[in-house]
Amino acid sequence: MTTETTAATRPPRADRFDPASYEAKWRERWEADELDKARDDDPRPRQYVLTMYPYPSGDLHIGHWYAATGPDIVARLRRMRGNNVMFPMGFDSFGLPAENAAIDRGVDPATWTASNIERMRAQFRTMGCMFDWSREVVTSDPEYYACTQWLFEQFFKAGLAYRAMAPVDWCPKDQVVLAREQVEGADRHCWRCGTPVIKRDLEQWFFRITNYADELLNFAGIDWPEPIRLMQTNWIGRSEGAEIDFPVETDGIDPIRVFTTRPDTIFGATFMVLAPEHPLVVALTTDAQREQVDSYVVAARSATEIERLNAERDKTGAFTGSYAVNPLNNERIPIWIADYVLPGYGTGAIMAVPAHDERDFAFARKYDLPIRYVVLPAPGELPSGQAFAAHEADEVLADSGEFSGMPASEAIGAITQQLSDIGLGAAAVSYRLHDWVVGRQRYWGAPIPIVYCAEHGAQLVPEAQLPVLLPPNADFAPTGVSPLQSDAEFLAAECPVCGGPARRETDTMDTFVDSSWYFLRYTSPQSVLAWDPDKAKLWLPVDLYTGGAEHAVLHLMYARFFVKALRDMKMLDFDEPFLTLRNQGQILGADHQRMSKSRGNVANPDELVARYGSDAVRCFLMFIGPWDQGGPWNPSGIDGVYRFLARVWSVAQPSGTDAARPATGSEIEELERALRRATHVTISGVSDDIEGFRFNTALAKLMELTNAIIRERNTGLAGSSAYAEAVDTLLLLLAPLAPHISEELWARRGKPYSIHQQAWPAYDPALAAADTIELPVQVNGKLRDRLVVTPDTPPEEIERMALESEKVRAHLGGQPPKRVIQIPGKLVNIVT
RNA sequence: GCCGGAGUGGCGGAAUGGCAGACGCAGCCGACUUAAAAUCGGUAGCCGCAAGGCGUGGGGGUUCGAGUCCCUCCUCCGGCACCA
Repeated sequence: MTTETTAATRPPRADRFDPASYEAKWRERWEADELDKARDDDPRPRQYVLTMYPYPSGDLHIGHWYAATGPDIVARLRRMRGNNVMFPMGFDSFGLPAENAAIDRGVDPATWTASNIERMRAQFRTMGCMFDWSREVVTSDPEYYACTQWLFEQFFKAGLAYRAMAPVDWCPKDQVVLAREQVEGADRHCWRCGTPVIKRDLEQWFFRITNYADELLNFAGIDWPEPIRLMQTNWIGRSEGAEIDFPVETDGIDPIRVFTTRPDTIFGATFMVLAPEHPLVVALTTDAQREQVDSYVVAARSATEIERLNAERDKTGAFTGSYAVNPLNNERIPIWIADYVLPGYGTGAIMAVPAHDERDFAFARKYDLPIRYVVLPAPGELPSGQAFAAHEADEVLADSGEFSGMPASEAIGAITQQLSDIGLGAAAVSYRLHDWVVGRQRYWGAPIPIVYCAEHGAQLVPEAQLPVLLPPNADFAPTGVSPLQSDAEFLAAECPVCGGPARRETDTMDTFVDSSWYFLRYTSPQSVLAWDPDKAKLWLPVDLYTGGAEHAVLHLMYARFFVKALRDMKMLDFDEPFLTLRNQGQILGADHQRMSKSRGNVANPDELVARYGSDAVRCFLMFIGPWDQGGPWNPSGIDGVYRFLARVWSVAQPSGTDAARPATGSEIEELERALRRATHVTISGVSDDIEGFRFNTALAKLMELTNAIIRERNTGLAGSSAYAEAVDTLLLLLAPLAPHISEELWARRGKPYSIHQQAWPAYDPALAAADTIELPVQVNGKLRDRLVVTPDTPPEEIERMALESEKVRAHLGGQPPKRVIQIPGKLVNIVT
């Protein structure tokens, strides 16, 4: 407590509150002092706090501030609590917008990206976040994408990267393949031109994420929001059931294998349906049916996604002319094709049980196929006229041979066993998750490091030749193919096996590959390796990760897959990349729409910062509501936060600026105790609120403390040690939220630089304890009076006081109470 | 259709089953000012002069007591969507 003496040695200053006069000054000082640099050799416990890096679109908007400020506050708190905190930032700089700028405006993607990054870096610095820029990662730098390519090669060697024919989203107008996330809206249209997309079969590179489907369902040991876990779980879509073989009558054809979750309904299978793309369709089609089947297959292929996937649409199909045999009752059932059966799920073929599946029911109705109920809600109770989906355990089988009368839940196992015994079935699991298509027919991405030799096929580019560099001066004229395809110099390569001529792969990698490992790179951004294993051991996994929930099934799942795959390659020794995940809400435009340049509703933080200062913008964003909620942007309330900071400014000026009213000893003592109590209550509340991401209530508590300090100052307490302690504590508690003003005032109070390196205030429960409490007294649950008592007042005494209360007696009407309920320290309720 | 999340003053929001509306914004009254701005003090859910009554999307329930728990319905936001 050196405040008084320090204040005495300096002339009192009552400067006007003017954030512009000190904010930039402190940021420059922190940067010069490398205050925010996370050192590998720092002996304190390490904390890796990370927020998702942005795409360098050109300008930071208010949403970036919102997203970054939350984790910055937590990172700063954890640093003050004695941790060696790393909070890095970088840029996810590959991707389509750079290429579009090249097509639309003739700017080189590298140049466009570099200038955007430069501008955004400068904007980022005005936030006053404790980013360690010495660790910055830019994914389009050759040093970075060399590592991305090297990782691709490791995945290839481990059998996790492969090439196969696959249906992809194709825009028929732009003549280009689209990434899944570039197909927008319920009507499945191209994000650039709005044309409905179609599916096309193309050779594609895949990552075998499905190998990890089961492990990705396990969230044990990580603290992630429930909605994200659910979304990933649903996306992976694990279904248990059975695969069953249905022999066909046609000679020389293998049985048709189907997947079903309801093997217990097999006696109700009255037909089979194959996807139009199913490989057996041609062989099963009889001459009589060929014309009809062929034209249906053609129609299904050319149908747009929207037509094909619209579940509301009438079911359509065609009869192949062939029959299969139900393996349990030897019944002859017709084989149809229909596009409601998807080639990419299960086996691409189903046994149709119209009585117990809505889609099969609709199809059977349309083509007049038999419907047989084999599961009944109760014995003898026959539903009709609709599909009846049985799930309840007490539902029983009917019309199912030896299984009739068996509960459905039991029949699933029994029938699967029977099929297994005759060699025509087995329990099976199916997933909705597909392998990850990583190839993009685009220029601005990491080239896939593969060459094709006529003799030796697809070969990895030797590691010594990495990176495969993007050629400069590419021709971006919109020809409909990647600029790399028309670059003869880029295409020409040498087969690493025979040295003969080879053609280079022109697909580049999905940018989600870049972001699946960037958090590893931050640990050793200058390493010649993708990451330095020793540094990775120091920092990983990430302790706290924050970002938008829109990445739930993309980046957040891919990153988990990468870590698990790299672990199995012995390159990492942990199972999950991000131990704790928190999602911020989205800041919408004032019109409640997503902010976008085309809507013209983008809020520009730069103007607000110029007017109110960075601290006010940070605090206002954190004050508007729960951080995970977001909401429409409305800057009108920023004045209140600005006024709060101005009040902090005024109370924290060196003492002597207020005309202190002389107070008597006992009066002073009472006031000091009250101020100390308020201070310690605030320490506890703010600490918990920040760790819980409740920045809005943390600020409310700091406002309350500030208001209490002002009241005490007005009663003449300024200059007391309790007052100084309250102000110093206020500044320390405010430091994570408003780093500039707290540093400035800390310095003005003669405290040692930097406030951000001070210890977080210690909470003393004894000082926070109240002398007296106010107990509400209710009669029949309605508030009638209040009692002021000491916390140790015995219950009998409280009851006596409550019953004596005038206001209470007025509501009792002379009747004795039936019951008196006391919740110690909370309330008294008198029941009549 | 399925899976999540959310409905509280004029507005943003607060509230381990225990005083609904903390903390702010906007408003109103007052002080300072020639005046305004800024600042400071006060006021403030709705109805009512008051006593009092009514109030957390609608309806029902559990409880001494419900914004909070249960059932049901409505609205909005997000995700998935013919996944057998």
